Amino acid sequence: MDIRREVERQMNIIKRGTVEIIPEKELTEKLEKSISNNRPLKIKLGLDPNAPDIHLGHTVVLQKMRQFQDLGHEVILLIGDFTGRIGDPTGKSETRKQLTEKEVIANAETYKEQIFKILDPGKTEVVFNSTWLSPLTFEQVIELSAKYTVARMLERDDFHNRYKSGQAIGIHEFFYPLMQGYDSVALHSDVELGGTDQKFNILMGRTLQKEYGQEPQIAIFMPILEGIDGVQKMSKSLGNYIGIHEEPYEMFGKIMSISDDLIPRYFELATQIPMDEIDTMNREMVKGANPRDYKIRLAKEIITMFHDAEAATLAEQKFHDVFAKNLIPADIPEWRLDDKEAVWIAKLLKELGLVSSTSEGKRMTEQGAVKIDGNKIIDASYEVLPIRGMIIQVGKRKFVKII
RNA sequence: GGAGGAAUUCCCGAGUUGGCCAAAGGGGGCAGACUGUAAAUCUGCUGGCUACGCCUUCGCAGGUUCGAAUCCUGCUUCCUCCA
Repeated sequence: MDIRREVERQMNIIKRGTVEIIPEKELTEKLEKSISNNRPLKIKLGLDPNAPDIHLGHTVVLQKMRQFQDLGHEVILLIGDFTGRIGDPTGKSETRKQLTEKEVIANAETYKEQIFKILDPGKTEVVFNSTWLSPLTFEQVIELSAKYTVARMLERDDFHNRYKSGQAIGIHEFFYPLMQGYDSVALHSDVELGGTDQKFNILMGRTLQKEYGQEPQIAIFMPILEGIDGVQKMSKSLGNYIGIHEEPYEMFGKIMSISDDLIPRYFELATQIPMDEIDTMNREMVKGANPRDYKIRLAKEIITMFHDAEAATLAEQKFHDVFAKNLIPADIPEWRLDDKEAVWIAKLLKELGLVSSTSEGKRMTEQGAVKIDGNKIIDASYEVLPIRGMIIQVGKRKFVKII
């Protein structure tokens, strides 16, 4: 095998979507050695045991792991259970709650189930850092902490800012980077992956590995994926996320609602579609092709990954019916009404769960959002006589059928 | 242990000579128009109540007053500074 060519091939795949590889040259060398000795590289990815609900943003780094797997390397998922048990304040107002061992294990199981939609379970090793962190003696901890200085610790952005502005920094907070770095020592990792927010911690791994006489790991940083609002990072608390076990139709809608500018980025970071294909699509869009069609492909691609191809097709079908043809979907919620008296429209909407209050129902009506059997109702004081089979609609996507 | 500061509607954030405050502005969300899509853009709405009025809301509990988010008392939480 032509080693140089193979290194180049692997580098091309690895570099896709990355923000930074530190240092790139060392990675090339490691790959060379790996290929010629037929020894796979150990790729480390640390996971926070607190958030077992994975969304598309988390998968960016997982996709990269998958690529490493496909290139024949060894992937290690490190679950930071030790850290989780202590609780990581990280300068946030709410101190993270401490997890019990049981919770950690349960979370880990949930994690695996979700992660293996992307990673190959047969080629993935899962480890817990309490395995080596718990048994450390105080002496060893002192020894570890002596390998770094306060001044350098304060280089980390959030420490730096908090220190300058006179905000509190707990001593134990200094240990989080040290622990994460020590994980790399314990694993003898060759590469560590992470989001750009992990820069300091991952570089710490390099430093400590050198201190402990190991060859330092390569740091690979992936970008933080924007949420469907296109501006802020995808996160559950911001509500701009696409959860990986959401219903196909939900997913389809959310993906269709991302802004056009985001399409190439989502393709690059959240799917395994080859780069040259993505480039072709970009060129076509620039030339005037309708971005919608590419967005549809994106949506189907992602749904197929987490559900299956059939679910993707059905989701597309439904979306098309509702938004392009303005049809009413077949599987709309049904509501049994017992009394057959005329009801104030706003009140009916509330009872059907289409709005959260009569005030909102009134507003919706006034804004022309309400349709009964396709006829727009504008009079906010309208009285409806519910009839079996009647379809009531608020906005474009909320329907109820009376039965 | 001591000294200050802050708590407002989903979020951020105005409002403290007491009434004109359901409470500015922004964000988010929702709706409408348009469209090539639930993109972009523009417009409107955004506490509740069969409602030109009434009810509940400005950390919690009381008080002063015809009337309080705004004044007083106590409490809780958070932050900063000094020790």
